[in-house]
Amino acid sequence: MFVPAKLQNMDDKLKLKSQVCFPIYALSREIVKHYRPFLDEIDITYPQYLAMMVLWENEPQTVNQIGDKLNLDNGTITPLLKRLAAKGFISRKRKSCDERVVEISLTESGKQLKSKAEKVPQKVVESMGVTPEDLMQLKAIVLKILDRAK
Amino acid sequence: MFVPAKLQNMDDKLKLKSQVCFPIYALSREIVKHYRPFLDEIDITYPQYLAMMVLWENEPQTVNQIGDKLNLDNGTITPLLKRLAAKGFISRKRKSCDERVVEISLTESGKQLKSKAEKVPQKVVESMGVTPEDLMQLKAIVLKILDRAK
DNA sequence: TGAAATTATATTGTGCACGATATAATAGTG
DNA sequence: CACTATTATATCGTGCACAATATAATTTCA
Repeated sequence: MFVPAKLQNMDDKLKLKSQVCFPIYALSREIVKHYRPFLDEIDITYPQYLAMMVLWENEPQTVNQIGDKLNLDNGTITPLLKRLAAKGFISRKRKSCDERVVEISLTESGKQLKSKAEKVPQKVVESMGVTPEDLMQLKAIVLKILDRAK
Repeated sequence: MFVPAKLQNMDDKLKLKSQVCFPIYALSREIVKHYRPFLDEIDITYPQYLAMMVLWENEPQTVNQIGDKLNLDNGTITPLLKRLAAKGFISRKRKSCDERVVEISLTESGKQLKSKAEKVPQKVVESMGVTPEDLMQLKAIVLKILDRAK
């Protein structure tokens, strides 16, 4: 049943079925696919939804504060926030006391989006057909590993 | 300790900490980051490594066979395979009996890459600092959920 | 105080990821 | 046997994801 990695022979090590990382990579993409139809309705992508979530929780925040929370670097978060600004959900303003810092705030439209977004998580869980128990177990082990790996 | 989703209040539903999907998305990217230094040494990316793994296991295979195994559509797998061909690891040939089908084979260079790649999984596990037990548990729950979701 | 180091953000280049569409070959069917 | 449907692959457009580099503002400290 349980085969310790050490007992795996060399031939198996490179089989897709033996991999742990591939299922996680596949699941991550599968989750985003399940989010898509619901997020399409409110005109945002999954990474944009994550950024909005960070702001719904606390606002305003700087570009780096948002990037740090999502583990996304500048090359990803800057254009992402620009797209959210172009859609009118957030506004960008340089701090007068430190002109390096760009502060991101929610617009009225961005605040209103929150109530629509609140229904999304439950819809996704239903769409994926997973039980809350499995989800909690998954989350626990993922957080444990993520904590070590970072 | 365990809070059923139904008992979560509306305010918590959109907090990053309450999300299950975000940690998976974050872990998936974190894993790829841990692969990068080792894959850089053999001049391939993580998705390219997955495609090579499919071919090391069985060869030749068509474009769609490879894409199906990785859950990657044509718009992703076609250019990825072209890049692997440009690097000289694979060759592409249309089948004479059905000119629609492109068959992908390993070149000598592609076959030789396998022995170098065999050391990678163990190095990544060490680099991430996870135990085999955690990995097996993670894989089990991820596969269970992936199976339902697909 | 002014040059060097640090910090925050932006830009560039490459490679996914995927929906939508295109193209061309083959199969099915009236 | 033509004509429609299907299939396999490719192309296009948008949006991440990230390393590397650039830029500009602030800090540090000699």
